[in-house]
Amino acid sequence: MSIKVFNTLSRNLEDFIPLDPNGKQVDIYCCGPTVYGYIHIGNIRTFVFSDLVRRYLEFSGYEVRHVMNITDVEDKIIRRVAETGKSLTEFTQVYEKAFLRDFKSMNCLSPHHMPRATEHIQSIIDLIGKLMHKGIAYQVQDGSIYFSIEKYRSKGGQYGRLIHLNFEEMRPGDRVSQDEYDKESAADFALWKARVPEDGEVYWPSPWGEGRPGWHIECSAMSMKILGRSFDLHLGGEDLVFPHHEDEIAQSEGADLGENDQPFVKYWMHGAHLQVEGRKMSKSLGNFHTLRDLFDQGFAGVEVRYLLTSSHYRETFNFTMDGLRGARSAMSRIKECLEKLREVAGETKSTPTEEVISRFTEAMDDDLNVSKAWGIVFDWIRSLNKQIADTGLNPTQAAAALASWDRINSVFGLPFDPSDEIPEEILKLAELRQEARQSREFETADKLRDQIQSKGWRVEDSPTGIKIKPFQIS
RNA sequence: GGCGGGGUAGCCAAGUGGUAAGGCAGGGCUCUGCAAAAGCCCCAUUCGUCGGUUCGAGUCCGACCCUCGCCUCCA
Repeated sequence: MSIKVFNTLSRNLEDFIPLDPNGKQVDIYCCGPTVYGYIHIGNIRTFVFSDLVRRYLEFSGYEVRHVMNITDVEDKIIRRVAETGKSLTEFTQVYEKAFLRDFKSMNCLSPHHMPRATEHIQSIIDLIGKLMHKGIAYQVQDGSIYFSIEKYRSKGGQYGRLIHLNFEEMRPGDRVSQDEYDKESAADFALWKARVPEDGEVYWPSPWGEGRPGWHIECSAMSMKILGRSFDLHLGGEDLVFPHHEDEIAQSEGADLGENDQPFVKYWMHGAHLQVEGRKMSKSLGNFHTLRDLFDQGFAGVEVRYLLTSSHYRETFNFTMDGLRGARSAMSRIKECLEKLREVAGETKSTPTEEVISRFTEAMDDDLNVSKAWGIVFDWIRSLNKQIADTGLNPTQAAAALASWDRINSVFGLPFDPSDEIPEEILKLAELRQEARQSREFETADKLRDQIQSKGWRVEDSPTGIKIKPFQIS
């Protein structure tokens, strides 16, 4: 009956039970983008995954409070800012806007809060202050502040719950960057990075001198500020398990270590990465796709979103252009069925059919088993098609089917575009063609059909009359 | 080296002890003046390999092979 999710903390399926004693409100935090460039199809997968989780929680009757951060200060950003000569805000605004546009085009629901790191510097400083006070953060010679994993553990903090790594046996030094040379231990991470000349104008004052936040601290500070010290669900891509999320736990629980033994987050869910054409996506392999690229190739948001929601979030997904073309066929199948249902239903309204909804729910309750859920939906579509063709479907049944789809699609969130307005000119040509057909002047009719097609529209004859659709190339 | 995913039809993919969902592609049919579109039907004696447990194994156990990822840039 209840939702089961795979919790990265326990590496097990767990019943999802919100912290809210009334069992009603659910607070979720999704790691948002670092705005230094256009996001790619892999990023999109993670955001669509988070959106699916939120939508399914809402479908299940929870009141969701959804926070997604915008990380707008960080090493790569600072480097790019220096290269471009723009101000930090000028630079990040471009990519933040582009991100929001992509996010919307995937029909992702807007989070209730989208805090920017640069607007929460004070919260970040306060949190670092608490960690300093606890004695689990320390300042090094250049002024930077680091989190001490050793001190955290010696005071009872548990480090490594997410990643399950043996830190005693880790080789120090391999990838420690130069600005971190005087850390006490290789695994320690920066909370506050002291200002260096390369940072340009990107710095803030703090009790420890001018500088900027480390990479992980903003998520701890902002999530706790908005959602409180403990919340239900934290989401992100699998690469964030370590170090980002591990460090978030340490910072957040470290700040009131010994005073509060509540876990920072109850459930952690991580989306797997995707590959493109069977290989890791990379610019050098030429298989690096941004959403813009796919739209430029004529694909629609609904097709990309379907493809990304057609396989389980914990499995590596192989994104292929073939798959995307297949998604187009699958989507048009659903679209056709819905159109026929609308014709039959007319103005009649009804409520969802219990049977298909409960089967769908059962599949999704099982850690979002979308493959199974889609199997149920397509079985259902086929049986509807059959009913429409064979026995006929009365308007009430058709309306019930449409209501069921709306309910299901409140979870899948497929943005079926409203049908394009058919231009007057095309309608006129189609009418002339009909007249020609009726007087059996097929040559004239075919010429008119070609003419219509050359203008980007396709006319289809069906038993119930003609249909005019936009003509898709590819 | 440590940790963790995977290997099911041409491709994608569900299925954790009872005899292989679903999607795409392909084939056939229906409808049609012809098309197109759509719909329906068909499409894995078999689940990486070899052993074992069991009345029964894709599912459990053991060994092996292959593949992908993480181990302080990353969605």
